[in-house]
Amino acid sequence: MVALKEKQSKAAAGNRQRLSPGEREQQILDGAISFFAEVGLSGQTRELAQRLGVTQPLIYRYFPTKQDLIERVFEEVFVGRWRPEWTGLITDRSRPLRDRLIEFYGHYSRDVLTYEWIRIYMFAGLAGEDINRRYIDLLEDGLLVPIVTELRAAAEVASPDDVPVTGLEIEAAWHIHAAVFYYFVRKHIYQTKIELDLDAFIADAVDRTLEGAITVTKREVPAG
Amino acid sequence: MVALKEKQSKAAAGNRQRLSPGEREQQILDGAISFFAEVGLSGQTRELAQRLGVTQPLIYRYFPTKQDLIERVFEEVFVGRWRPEWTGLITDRSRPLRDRLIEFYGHYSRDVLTYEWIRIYMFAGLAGEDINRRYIDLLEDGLLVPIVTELRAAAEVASPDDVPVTGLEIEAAWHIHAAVFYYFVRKHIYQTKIELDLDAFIADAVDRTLEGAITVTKREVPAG
DNA sequence: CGGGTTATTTATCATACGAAAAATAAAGGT
DNA sequence: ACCTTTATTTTTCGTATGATAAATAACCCG
Repeated sequence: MVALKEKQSKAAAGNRQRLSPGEREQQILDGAISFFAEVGLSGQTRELAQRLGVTQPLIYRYFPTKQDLIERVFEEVFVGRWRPEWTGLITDRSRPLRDRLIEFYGHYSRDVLTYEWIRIYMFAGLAGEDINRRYIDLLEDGLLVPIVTELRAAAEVASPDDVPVTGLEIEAAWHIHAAVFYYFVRKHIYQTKIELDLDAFIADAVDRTLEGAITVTKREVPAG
Repeated sequence: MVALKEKQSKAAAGNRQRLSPGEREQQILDGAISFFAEVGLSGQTRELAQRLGVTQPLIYRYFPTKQDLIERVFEEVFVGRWRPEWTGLITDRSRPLRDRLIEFYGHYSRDVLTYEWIRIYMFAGLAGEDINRRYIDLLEDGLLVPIVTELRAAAEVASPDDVPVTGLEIEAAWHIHAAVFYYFVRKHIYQTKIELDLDAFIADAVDRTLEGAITVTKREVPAG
């Protein structure tokens, strides 16, 4: 109570900091990302303002409504983190598929599956936003289908050009993805202690996946 | 607006229905489960009351605070759905491990991983409740360690009595679990259309997992 | 049928929240 | 130094929300 009053009066006591609109907007956006990641999209603008050390109406100077702010958060977090070159990494047949997958999931884990990303992603899904479905479409084209294609090549069966990709094969690609994803769900959403080394986990997950996926691909897809 | 007024006046217009305390409590609890599953734990008691066709203060007659209601929801949904006999199903070596896993995940998918369960589970995790960690503890003892034990038997290596279970092995067990879990996350949280048959998916997931898991177990655990 | 018990509703409170309007002060040009 | 611009704060509004107190009516027992 006292601390709260201190903070308010601190902001009130004339030490207002005048930033350029660009800077202030970015500052609010960054603050909103970590704030909404922590407390959810229903977090209050007053508390966000307090964390930023500014007053609540200032947020409305830069974002007309709270929903506008949320949509800018989605934009900032979900588009722009995916690197198109990752698709090329997956399909680069000059290297063993195992190495490619391990390298990809190393990048993906560090650049995408952060505390902010995975929590906002879940909050958005539960809130019924369509961000998730759109992201999944992106993932299917840029990652899952390429992985299925590489699995077919590794299994030495017909390519997707000749025999269309099946639902079960897409699920096979989801399978390794799910293992990595769930690792971060446990870490950042359930907040369980995971003492396991990330790189060891990824290598192991890829090893387990690849074995089974190639076997099943062989069984289910006719030879090329 | 009109429909809302109708509903309110319907409850208001003297047609009050007097239930026994037990019935009413259960009705509120059931309504709260599907309500909170849909809109989250921050859903408002007024809207819940409206869905139940009662007034909002009535809820407070049966549950002193909203948090009490939420905790009863957790109790109802998370404890009691786990069947202790499932552990026995996993460890029943009179049948192939593949069959046991497929049967278990059939039950688990239908009895536990429902719309209500998985959404409330995620909402709870994001809200920082400790339900998830407690549930995971239960799952490790009743499911993951037994699966690791059976994988060891299938791989014909040392049993956990001689060589302790490693973190990577627990992750291997998480791996199939993650595949099934993530299937329902996509279905009930992202709400993507999944045209894939559940049983086919489970059988396939088990097949892919088992292959890799046994191979990796053989590689990492000394022979018995 | 009458009277007490209590399940349910009506009315209300205190606070919280998104949002807008008005007031203030920091910066930049001249 | 003064004046204009505008970033920021102060004040305020309307509504929503968890929760409580008082009023009402359905059921039960004699």
